[in-house]
Amino acid sequence: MKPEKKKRLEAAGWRVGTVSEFLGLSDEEAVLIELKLDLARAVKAERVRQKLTQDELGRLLESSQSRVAKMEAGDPSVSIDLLVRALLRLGVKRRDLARHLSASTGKRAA
Amino acid sequence: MKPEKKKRLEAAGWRVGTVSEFLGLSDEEAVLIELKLDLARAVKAERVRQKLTQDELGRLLESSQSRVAKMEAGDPSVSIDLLVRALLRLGVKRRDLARHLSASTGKRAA
DNA sequence: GCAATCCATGTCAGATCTGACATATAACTT
DNA sequence: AAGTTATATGTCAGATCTGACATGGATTGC
Repeated sequence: MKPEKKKRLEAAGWRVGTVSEFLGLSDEEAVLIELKLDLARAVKAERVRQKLTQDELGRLLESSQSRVAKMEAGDPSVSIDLLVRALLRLGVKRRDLARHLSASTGKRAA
Repeated sequence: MKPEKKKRLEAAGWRVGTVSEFLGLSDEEAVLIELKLDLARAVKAERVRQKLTQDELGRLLESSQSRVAKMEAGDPSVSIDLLVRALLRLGVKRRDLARHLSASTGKRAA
């Protein structure tokens, strides 16, 4: 329970390429963030593929447009749980979830 | 934001085999829960493999024995984020994380 | 039996996440 | 220009999650 606002502060830097230790980010923390960013990209890719707007996806998730925007931005206020729930609701199969978790490139079958 | 205590209530039933709709569990909800249970099993398997006690893992995670017990039980109060963080801290590689997410059997290389 | 060890479960204050709202920017249409 | 559509960002009350503590059960060694 140590790195509470530390996380928030570091999170401010989350837009760089590989994110790795550009500050005191531990290895696992970096991996966790990249994982989240990949899930975020997957949500966006899937939404676009299905030709939905953020607003429509928000309703589909019983959430809001702004939350979807934050999801896709990999905002620190978005949990992995939320991202996974979004992907599942978008119809992504569990098998494909794993793909998004191990790979960063958004190649997927139709 | 509809199924707030619904989730808690349904969660009470979480120990059955495949968990599927034995009550009004939506498909995604069931998948999400099974996903969590598999991660939970992965944490336990990895902890045991490394011959750690729950208490030791608790310290390693800067958490507590009871939280680890809940993690391994797939308790509804445990998030996917926490499970993933635990696995990463245990040294599980991202590639292997994905394996745990797509498969239910805990086969993995040493 | 008793003490020690390990794991499970309940509780709760405090931290984090979430949906919703307001507002902003950009691109397009009329 | 004004309206429309799609996306981004800040904020915040309320929901959820988390670490910690207490406690209980099960097993093992004395």
